[in-house]
Parts: sequence; structure tokens; C-alpha cells
Amino acid sequence: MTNLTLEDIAKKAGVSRSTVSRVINQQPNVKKDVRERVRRVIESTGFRPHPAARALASQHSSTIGLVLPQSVSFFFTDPYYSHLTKGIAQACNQHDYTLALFLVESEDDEKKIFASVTRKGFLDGVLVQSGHHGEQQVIGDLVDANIPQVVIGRPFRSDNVSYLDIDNINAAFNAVTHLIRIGHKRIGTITGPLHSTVGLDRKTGYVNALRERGLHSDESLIVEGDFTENGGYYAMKKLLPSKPDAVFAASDVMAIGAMRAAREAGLRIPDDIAFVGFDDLPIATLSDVQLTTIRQPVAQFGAKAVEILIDLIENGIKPPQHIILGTELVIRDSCGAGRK
Amino acid sequence: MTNLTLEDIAKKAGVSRSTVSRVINQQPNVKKDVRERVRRVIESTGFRPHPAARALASQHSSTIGLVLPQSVSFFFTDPYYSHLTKGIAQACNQHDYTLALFLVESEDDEKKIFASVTRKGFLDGVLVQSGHHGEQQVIGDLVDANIPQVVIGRPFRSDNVSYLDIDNINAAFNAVTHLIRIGHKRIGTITGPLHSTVGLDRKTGYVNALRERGLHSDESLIVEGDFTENGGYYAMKKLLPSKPDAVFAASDVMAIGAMRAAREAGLRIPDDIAFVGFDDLPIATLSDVQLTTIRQPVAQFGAKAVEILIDLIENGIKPPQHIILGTELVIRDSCGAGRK
DNA sequence: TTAAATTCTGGGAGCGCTCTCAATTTTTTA
DNA sequence: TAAAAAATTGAGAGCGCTCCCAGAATTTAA
Repeated sequence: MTNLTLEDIAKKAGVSRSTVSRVINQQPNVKKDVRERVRRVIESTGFRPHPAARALASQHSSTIGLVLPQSVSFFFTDPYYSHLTKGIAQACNQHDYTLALFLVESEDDEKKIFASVTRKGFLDGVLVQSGHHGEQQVIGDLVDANIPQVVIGRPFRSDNVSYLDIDNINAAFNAVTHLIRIGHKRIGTITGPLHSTVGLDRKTGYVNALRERGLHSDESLIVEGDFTENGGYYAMKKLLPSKPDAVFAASDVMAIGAMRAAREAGLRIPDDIAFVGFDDLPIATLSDVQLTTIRQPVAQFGAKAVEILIDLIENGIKPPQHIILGTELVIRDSCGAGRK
Repeated sequence: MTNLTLEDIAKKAGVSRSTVSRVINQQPNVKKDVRERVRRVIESTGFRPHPAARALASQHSSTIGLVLPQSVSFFFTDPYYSHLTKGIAQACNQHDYTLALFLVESEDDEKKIFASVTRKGFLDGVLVQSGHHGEQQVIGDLVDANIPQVVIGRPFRSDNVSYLDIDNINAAFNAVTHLIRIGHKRIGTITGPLHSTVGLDRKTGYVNALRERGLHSDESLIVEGDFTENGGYYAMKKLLPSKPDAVFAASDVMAIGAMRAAREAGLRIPDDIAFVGFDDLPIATLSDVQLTTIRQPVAQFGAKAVEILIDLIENGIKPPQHIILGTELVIRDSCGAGRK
């Protein structure tokens, strides 16, 4: 089965290359019967236009890139990213875009990947996961290259870029307020990495909630985690001497790790110590005690990012949009609501 | 910053388009000083050749696709696939290939994706995760389209295709033999889906081990799982009435679920019941009792698949290769070795 | 019925590269 | 030093498509 070209189809259908092109691209001004005839030939031959030729002539590739910077790639195996990636991939399928995945693993990768990502004509647009402070570079380069981009999560410098985020401060605030309301007094937190906006924002929400409720926030009750299970485990070990009666973990995965540490220390959950997580990934309901957590619609998040990006691509770059999606506190067993 | 072309670089360097092309593609027959001069211009301008133009002229795109068929996409959020994907992505970076991700989610996707995947000139090659029986179609289409492909995991019909797999039968055999050797008598298994070769092979290994050691294999000790945590949990519930003293789960994730069910039933691990998993993903060491399991080098697996594929792409299609990677039994706490 | 407006169609140029081939320059050999 | 061989270079064609424009066919208006 040799590869057909527009010209071949044209010949078979007794028309010109141009007409076939019109049919394929659903342009007007083709007689109905001609259009049908051409369509039948395309159907019967299984013809597909050559993507590279198309991209070259039309200057767009129907491909978008998902870039996970170095600090993020490390965590790619965390379920949050699988769900995100899945949502993104699904949305791409739906919109007939191809998804190219760029996991930056080293300085070396970084150079190569950024060079190809910023090369106009390869990708129509880029989704960038916001990483830590040092990685503003990527976003800046993309802005300079004038390539449509949407940042997932608020970046440190958010002027000039469209991004999609949840209201982390408010969500964390609600979670901690809930803990206070049901009677907890010494509430600790395991934060995300504090070189990321997510980490900082969730911590801010925690601090704000304590302050508003008149609880003094004790530095020894705040431990920095790294969004991994093990990170949560070790952070909890650091937290234990301060004897918290509740812990707000900035991710479900860390909450699971923290609960493991608590159990090892002989504490019962939620009787001796309560936990609230963040994300509401499936794992939240898989431990022995179901995790109270903040639900963020990760997959839809990805899908939404794709939609915004495609809008940017197809309808031109607009003033940067900042879209904040809602979250929801899901009360289960680990917070001890209704027991105290 | 407008987009440069070969011609622009040529003019700046005082040579012809062809010479610049030679420099970029590291071809011989360019004078040393000319090469240097051109290289400097490229460096200083940050020029990158247009990928589509390149692909069109050279008939290869330096892009490979990773296709996860419908039955697999469902499990994409399972950590196994994150690790696999990560390994693949890393290898692609290393070899200067771009990775396109295709998660088939529906019949509709399937058509679209296969059409674009089989379109010659878009992807240089394809990595396909072997799925269940009904999905041989993909692989067949790819073979017909004569596109270099490597299947990850043994497919049902393995003639004509190169694939990469581990020796599942043998690995499962070893795991179960280990359980027998340390004194367990009533060994149950939670299999993977039995419409997949992985599921079947690991079950076969289990059955063989029992047979060789003269234990009769009881149908009620075999329950089909689906590689999810919840699947493991419910499979274990079905297994409990048969009172196994050990369980071989065909994946770590299912083992975790199964252990949750066992704990809920008041059983102590490994004292009352032993567990062995499969995969040795990080989660194996994250539960309260560390999981004995079979280590398969998932990330390297992905990397290897990429290497084989690239070899196929760059050195021509060869007789199908079947590569089997080794595994290793990792003995931790959950099997109760040394206690009985 | 004819002129004007509209719709449809095909040819040509060009997207930015690679690759072949012939011309030119340089090196080697006698 | 000249001829032969080898290395280097540039021009041209072409990859398969899109898009513009002019010409042909059709429809509408007069």
C-alpha cells in the first residue's frame, strides 16, 4: 500500500488537487456531487493528507506540547500527574490535536526541549506545568517566542501569561477552618515545597485560618514536605514531638505518608489525631481510614487547560486570562468530624 | 524575532543553503573553517530548522508514538504506567526523538488515532502497549502499514512483531515457589485480567509452581482481579472464605488492596496471611508492612523499548525480535519469610 | 435572451528543507 | 608542472500540501 497524495486522489476523482484539498478541509464552494465523489474516493482509499506537508504549507501542526519542567518531572509518577495527563490527552483526542510529551529530566534535556518547543512551526501551543521559582525561564522564553501557552498552576510571575489554577489559599483556609470548627486546637501542617506557588498558597491558607480563629500559629507545627508519600512520612515524624491533634497535609499522597507515620507512633486516626489531605485522588478512599480532603477536578483541569490553549491557538492571542476553578471540601473519616 | 530559514543563515555565513544543511546534519565534506563559520552563525542566531519542512523533505519526523489501547488507557493512572511512560520519555529525550502520547479512550478515538498513527510520514515508529485480546487489530494494522513498531508486553499473536516482555510465567513461578518453600500450604492468587497475556502468564506460573510442588490447585483459591487497588480489595474478599494462608497478587497495587481487605477481616500480615506482589513499584515499600514482590525494571523497560524501536527505524526493519528481560524476587516482610 | 453577479474549479507559487548532480576548488601523483 | 583524483560547493528539483488568483461554469437579474 503505497502512500497516496492529493494528486492521486484528484486523478481518481477526476478533479484537481485544489478541489480535493477543499473537500478535506471542509471549505465551501465545492459542488455537492463533486464533494460526494471526492469524499467517496478518499473513503475507499483510506487517504490521509501528509501531516508534515500540511504543517509546512499551513504553518500549523495541530500538535500541542505538554512540558513538565525538571522540578516537576521528578514527581511525574505521582498520581496527580497521571490524572492530569489523562485529562489533557483526552481533550486532545476530542479536539483532534496530537499531544507531545516533554519530561525535562536534566539541564541537558532542558536546552534541547526548550529549543524545540520554542521553534515556531513545530507546536501550535504549549501547556506548561508551573514548577518552582528557578523555572520561570521556560515561561519567559515561551512568551518571548510568542507561542500560545497556558500555564497549569499559577506561576511566580503571572503577568503576560494565561494560567489556570484553583484557589489554593481559600481551599486550604476552608480545610483548616473545618478542623478548627470540629474542635481541633493544635493543628499542624505538612506543606508542599515552598519554592512553588502551590506550596506557598496552601500554607498561607493554613496560616490565615489559624489567625482568623485566633489560634496562634506555632512554627514547630509547620513542616515542609515535597508532595511524596515518603516526604509526608518523614515530615510527620518531625511533627510528632509537637503533639498536634490534627494535621493538614497539602496533598493526599503526603497525608497517606503522614498517617503511616502516625500509626507507627501508635496513634489512632481520627481519635488521637485527625488528617485532612488535598486533591481527592482515588487513593484518598483506599486507605483503612478514608481521607477527608479537598477535591480538585484534576482531569477536568487538564481538559480545561487544553480548551483555553486551543482557543488561544485558533482565535489568536488575547490578553492573558487567569482562570480559577472551584474546589470542594469532602468530609470523610480521617478528620474526625462528628466524633469530637 | 522572525523565523529564520536555511537561506538566511546561508546568506549571513556567505555560503549556500546546501552547505548550511550539511553542517546541521553533520555531514562530511565541508571545509573546517567554513563549518566553523556556519556553526557560529547558527549559534548566534539560535537558528533551528523547521521540523515540518525537514520531515517533508527527508520523510522522517524524529517522532515516535506511544499508543495505549482502550483497555489500557483505563489504567493509565496506575503507577505502573507512569513509570513506564517516564522511562520512555527519558529515552526519547536522550535520543532526540519527540514522544507523542495516544491514550485511546473510545471507539471514536480509536479510529482517529489509528488513522493518524498508521499514516506514514507522521510517526517514524510506534510503541504499543499490548492490551487484551480484542485489540490485536492495532498491531495488525501497524504491521500492514509497515511501520516500525515494538509491542510492550507479549501480544496474543506474536508472529511478525517485535516485542519486549518479562518472563511472567517464570517470575510468578518463583514467587509462588518461594511461598511454598517457607511453609505456606493454601496459597491463593489474585490474577490480572485473564483476557491479557500478562494475566494469563502469571496465573500459569502460579499453577505450575503448585503442581510441581505437589499442591493441588483449588479453583476457589484463584480469583480474577483487574490490576486496580479496588479490584485487589474485592478479589481478596472473595478469597477470604477459602482461608488461604498466603496470596500471590499479580500486581503490587492489587496486593495493597488485598492486604487492606485482609486487615479489615482482622488478619495480621504476615502472621495470619502472607502476601507477594508483582512489579516492585515504590508503593511496595510504603505500606505498614513492606511488600515482598517481583521486581521488574519498569523504567528501563520503557527505555529499552525505545532503543529497539529506534534501531528498527534507523537500521531498517529486521526479523521480529522477542526480548525478555529478567526479574528478581525481592523478599521483604509481607511473605513472612523467616517467621514460619 | 443577454449581461451581470455569483459560484466553482484548476494552475501556479511557495512553505523550508533534503538530496542528487554537476561544477569548481583543492590535493595528490607522476 | 601538468594531469588525475579527491574534496568541496551550489543550483535545481522535489517532498505534499495550502492558498491565491484568474478563468470557466452556473445562476440571477434585467
